Amino acid sequence: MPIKIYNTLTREKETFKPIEEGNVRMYVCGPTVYNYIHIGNARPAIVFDSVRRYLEYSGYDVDYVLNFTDVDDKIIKAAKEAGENVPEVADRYIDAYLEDVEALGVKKATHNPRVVETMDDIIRFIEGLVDKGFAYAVDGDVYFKPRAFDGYGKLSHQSIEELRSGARIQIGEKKEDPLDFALWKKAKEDEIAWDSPWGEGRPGWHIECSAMAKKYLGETIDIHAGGQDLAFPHHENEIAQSEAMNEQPFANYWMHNGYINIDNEKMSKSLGNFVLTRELIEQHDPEVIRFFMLSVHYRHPINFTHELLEGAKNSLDRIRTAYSNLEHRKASSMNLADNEAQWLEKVEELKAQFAREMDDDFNTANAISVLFELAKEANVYLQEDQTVTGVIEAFQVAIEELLEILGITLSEEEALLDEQIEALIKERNEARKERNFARADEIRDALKGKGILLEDTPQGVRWKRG
RNA sequence: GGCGGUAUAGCCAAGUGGUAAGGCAGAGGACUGCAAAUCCUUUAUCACCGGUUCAAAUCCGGUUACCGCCUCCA
Repeated sequence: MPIKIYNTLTREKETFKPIEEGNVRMYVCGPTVYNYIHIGNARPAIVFDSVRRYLEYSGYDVDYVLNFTDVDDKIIKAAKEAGENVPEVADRYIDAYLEDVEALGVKKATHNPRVVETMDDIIRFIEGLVDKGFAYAVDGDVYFKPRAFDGYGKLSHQSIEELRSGARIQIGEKKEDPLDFALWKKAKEDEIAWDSPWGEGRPGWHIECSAMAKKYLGETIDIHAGGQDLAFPHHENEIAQSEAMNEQPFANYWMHNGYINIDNEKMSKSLGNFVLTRELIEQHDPEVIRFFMLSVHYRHPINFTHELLEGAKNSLDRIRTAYSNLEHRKASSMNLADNEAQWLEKVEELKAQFAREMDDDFNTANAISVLFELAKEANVYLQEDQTVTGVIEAFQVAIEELLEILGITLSEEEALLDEQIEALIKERNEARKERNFARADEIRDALKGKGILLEDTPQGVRWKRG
C-alpha cells in the first residue's frame, strides 16, 4: 500500500516514491543550541521520529540526518553572557538535546552533522554560488540574490514582489537588494571565526543545511522536514541555494509540523511562554508526553496544558491496562488451537487498519484509535472462560509492535514485591476465604497507601502500582 | 497588505460529497463480599449566512472569531 505525504511544495497529498527503491533520504532541521529545548522543539523530534519509524516498519532503510546549528548570533551572545566560549555552550546544549530527545524515545539519527565540522563544504558551496553568479561578496560578507533564482517563493507560495515589502535591511548590512540574505558574515571584533576566501567570518544560517544535506544525502533528497515557521525564509532559502548550485531538485517532499500553543498562542523562545522539555519530563511520564503529541495530527496545532497531559495519561492507560490484562491471563491460558482463527484474523485486520491510517500522511491520531480498538477487542476476548495462549500473545505482540511505531514502549513494571508485601497479600487471601472482609479491606487499604493496588479477578489476585 | 491555519459533544480529537471514528469525563446496567479491571447501553446535525447537489461537516461565495508566517524561532 502506498504511503501518501502532504507536500508543502504542492499543497497536496502525494504518493511517496523514494529516489532509490527501498531507501529514504530524510533531512530534519535541528536546533540552534544556545539553551535547553522547549516542548515546541520536541514536537518535530517526536513527529518525524515516528515518520521515520513507520517508514522503517514499511520496509525502507532510512538515512535520517538531523543537524545542529552550533555557530550563530544567539550562541555567541549566550557564550558571552556565560563567560564561556562558543563550543562550550554548543556542546553543553547538544548533549542536553540528545538527552531530552532520548528520554522521549527518539531514535538516534544516522548523522548529526554540526556546522563547525562542515565548514569546508559550506565554504565550497558558497564559492560555487558566487562563481555561478547567484551570490556576491561585499566587504567580507557574502549575499545570495533570490532574484537570480527562478523558483524563489515556490515553497511558501509567495511571489518575489509580495515578499519584498516585508524584507528589511539591518544596519550594517551591505545588501544590493532587501531580499538578499547572508551566506557568509564577516567576523566582528573578538568573535569566533573561520578563514575563507572573503576573510575571517562564519556562515549564515541557511547555507549550512544546503551543505549538510548535500554532504550526507546527496543533491536531491526524499524528505525535508521541520517546523512550520521554517518554511519561510529558511527552507525557501535552502531551496534557492541548493537548486541554484546543484541544478537538481533539492527535496521531493517537504513536511512541516504545526506548533504547540500556550493559551492559544505559539510557544516560542522569543515570546518566553515556553515549557522546557526537561522540566516536563520530570513532571510527567515521557511516554505520556509522546502519546499526547501524537494524538493530534502533526500538521495541526496542539494546545498545551497540564490537564490535557493528564487526560493523555488516562487514555494511554487504557492501552497499557489492556496489555497487562492480557499478561495476567497468560498463566491460565491453554495451548489449544480451537476457535482461535477468527481472533487472530481480527488482530491482523486491525494491524492492517493501523497501517492504512499511517499510510495516509501519517495520521497518528487515527492510528491511535486503532490501538484502542485492539485494546477493546483484547478485553472482549479476555471475557471468555477459556483463553488460548496463541491469541493472547498475538494481541500482545500487535500492541507492542504498533506502539513501537509510535515510539512508545510498555515498561516492565513487574518488579518483585518485597516479602512483607507478599505476606500481606497472602494474609488478605486467607481473610477473604474466612469472609473476614474487614481485615481484607484493611490490608488492601494499607497496600494502597504504599502505592500497590490490588484487584481480585477470577484468576486470582493481581496487583499494580498506582 | 500578501500567504496560510483553526472553528466538530463537558473536554481532547478524527473525518474533504452519502447521511457524525476514537479517547477522557459523566449517567445507567452487568460482574464483585465491597472495590478495581472489564463488558453492555447512553450524550453532537459539525462557528454563522447564502448557494451548488438527489445528497455537504465535507464543494462554492460571503461573514465572524482566534492563531501563524512574511524578522531570530520547531
